[in-house]
Amino acid sequence: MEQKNTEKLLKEKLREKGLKVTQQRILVLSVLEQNSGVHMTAEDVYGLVSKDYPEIGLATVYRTLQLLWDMQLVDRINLDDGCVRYEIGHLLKGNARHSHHHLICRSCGRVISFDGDLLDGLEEHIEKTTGFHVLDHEVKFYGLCRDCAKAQK
Amino acid sequence: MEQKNTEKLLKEKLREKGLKVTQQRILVLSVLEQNSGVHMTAEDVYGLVSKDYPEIGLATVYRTLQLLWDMQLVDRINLDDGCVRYEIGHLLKGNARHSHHHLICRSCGRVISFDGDLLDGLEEHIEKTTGFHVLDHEVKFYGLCRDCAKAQK
DNA sequence: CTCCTTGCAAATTGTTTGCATACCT
DNA sequence: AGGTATGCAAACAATTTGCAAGGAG
Repeated sequence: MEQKNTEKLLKEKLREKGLKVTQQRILVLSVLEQNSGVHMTAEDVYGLVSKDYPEIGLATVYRTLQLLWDMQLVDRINLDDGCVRYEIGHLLKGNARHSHHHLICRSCGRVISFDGDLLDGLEEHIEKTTGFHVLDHEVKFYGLCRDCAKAQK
Repeated sequence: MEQKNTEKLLKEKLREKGLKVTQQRILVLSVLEQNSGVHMTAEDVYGLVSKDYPEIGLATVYRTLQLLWDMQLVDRINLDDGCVRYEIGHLLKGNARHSHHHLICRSCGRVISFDGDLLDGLEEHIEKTTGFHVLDHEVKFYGLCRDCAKAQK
């Protein structure tokens, strides 16, 4: 019986901290894994986990997402639409750190994902200059998407 | 009687859109200008504007900040502490675009500002690749500040 | 005079918290 | 057994909205 390595990692990190391995925690992470690349709100996750585990409470989902983020198992982004979103990022892309950015159109609100990490150099520079040890970053570009830019002319 | 150029700019932009120049709008922008470099919440701005103009309502401050941001007169940042913050950025630094980033310590929550814009190249790249016209960006680095990194060893 | 804007208060909504119970280890 | 985790419901807090009155063009 093979065990997904994200799940294994979760269990390790939980034990490390003296926390407990529960069905709810496993399911929340698993839902994020099955929707990699999707920016999910707590409510989204709640909806999906509920299918397999109807007794789960929304508060547990919030607490679990926070926990997963603290343990660096998931990424967190805020697209300024009033709710925080989570996604599994770096875990699935081999050893490389997660690295996609978001382009948010100020006119139509569309959110476009943009791959490619060009910030590594900058992070090194920050560490040397300030002593701040960078673990992750969140980058958003605001502007006009191709269509809206065209329409504005 | 000289008029601050941010105020002049505000008036221009408002007229352009057929909107009205009101005391409240002028004061909100002026408070941000007097606190350049500070990341202010709506409540902060409300508190300061109230000194000169006690009748102002908090809702107006929210509406005005949103408006100023729409008109690109101020920058907006979300430091994940539950409220949106505004600041005057690029307007005051000559022609250069606003460009400071935020380092957020995951352990103690401290927020450190970091100057220097190394994203220009990246923005150009995005425009060429995707057709998305970048107007502004928001960059946050998560990690451990010097003190917390030390303490963790 | 017209329509934009404001102030107030009520409504919304994402998220957090208290607490008794249930569950890992 | 013992402390952690959960579900539920109530509490919170930032922000938004409806509406009548006020003010700019």
